[in-house]
Amino acid sequence: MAATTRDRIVESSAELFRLQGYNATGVKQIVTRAEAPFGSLYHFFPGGKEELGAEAIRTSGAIYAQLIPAVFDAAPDVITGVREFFAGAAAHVVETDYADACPIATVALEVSSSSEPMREACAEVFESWIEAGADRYAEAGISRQRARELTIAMLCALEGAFVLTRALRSTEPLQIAGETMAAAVQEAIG
Amino acid sequence: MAATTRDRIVESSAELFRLQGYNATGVKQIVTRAEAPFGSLYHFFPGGKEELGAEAIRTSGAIYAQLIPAVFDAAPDVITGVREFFAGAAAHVVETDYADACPIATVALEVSSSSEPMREACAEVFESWIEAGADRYAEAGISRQRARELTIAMLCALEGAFVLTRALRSTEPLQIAGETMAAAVQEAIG
DNA sequence: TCCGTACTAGATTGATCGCTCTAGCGAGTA
DNA sequence: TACTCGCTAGAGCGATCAATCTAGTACGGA
Repeated sequence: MAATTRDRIVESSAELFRLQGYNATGVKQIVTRAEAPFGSLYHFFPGGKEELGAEAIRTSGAIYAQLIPAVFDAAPDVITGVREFFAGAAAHVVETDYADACPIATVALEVSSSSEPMREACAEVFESWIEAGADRYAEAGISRQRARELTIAMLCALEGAFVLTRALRSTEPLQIAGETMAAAVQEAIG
Repeated sequence: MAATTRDRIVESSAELFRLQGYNATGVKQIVTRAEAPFGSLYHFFPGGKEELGAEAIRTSGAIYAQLIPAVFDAAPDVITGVREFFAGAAAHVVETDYADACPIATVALEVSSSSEPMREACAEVFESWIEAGADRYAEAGISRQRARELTIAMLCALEGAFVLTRALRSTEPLQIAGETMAAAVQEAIG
């Protein structure tokens, strides 16, 4: 444990950004949730909300990146891995009443044209996920080039399915996107 | 023409929501851009920003829904239609310096858990797009059930590709998503 | 013991938020 | 001419925003 004040501020930011986005989250709300003094936020992050936001994105990204090997290594083969990845995402979204999906998607759309530091943080996270995913496909005997393409296609399908799933309050898009990507991987292997 | 004050307010809202999202857009900014008197906003939309937001979403959705038959009917076959849809989206995103992609995706993620009326408006728009897309696939001889699934998969791929394309400032995700979906449609037809 | 640094603590700032309110304009009707 | 009604016009409301500022506390090294 030994969660420092700084850690709690970052963690609390990451949670709030994930659930309600960047613009809807106030700095007061962040420190209250973190049970941290207000002054500490600007002590640790002189760049203010934007600097904190960029760090929260990178932290979230690193944590979620661990899910990729965790799910795929536990699965008997990559196709099962893909199915379980989407199924797990669907289960989690339902558990949280369609509130908690991708930790950075909302923020990514919000800041892509308004904050270059935060946009770059999002880009780095997506790139790291793509790398991690491509590693799994490459292990399954797919060429590096094709593995990267498949991962990007899967990430697109996943992120888009999150948008639709939350708006429609139905896991149907996640299920269909998962099956579609499983078929695409099957095609690439066979 | 004969664009009424009310029309200009809705149109200006739709543009601003598309470019910078819901929370980042102020009502003052909306009426200024619309060259409309501030009081008119609350005359036409007593429910305030939320009621206006819901209408702007529906209006945007109806306009963009027209793109689906427009692109597919102009293409020689559905697979070419899919390719041109993604290629056209990529061209438009680049033209607007990665600012203008889906008119409602940012808002959808922002409001899904905070405004039920706006979430419902987003859900209706997505449903209308799915219907319109499924019609095209059904015309190409695909079963109604499969046509709907293909459209949802395509919409997921498109929305997710928008998220990645804007964050990475690269059209690679849109290109890959387009090719992946073209292959999926090929599979469904062949 | 003393000093300097790291951090805590929150009051306060000016700007901006969504929204309400009153006042008045202009066209149509009586 | 009087009156209504749809709409214009914007001043101003309380609340909240991100951020700054001053004080104070805790603690390690000299």
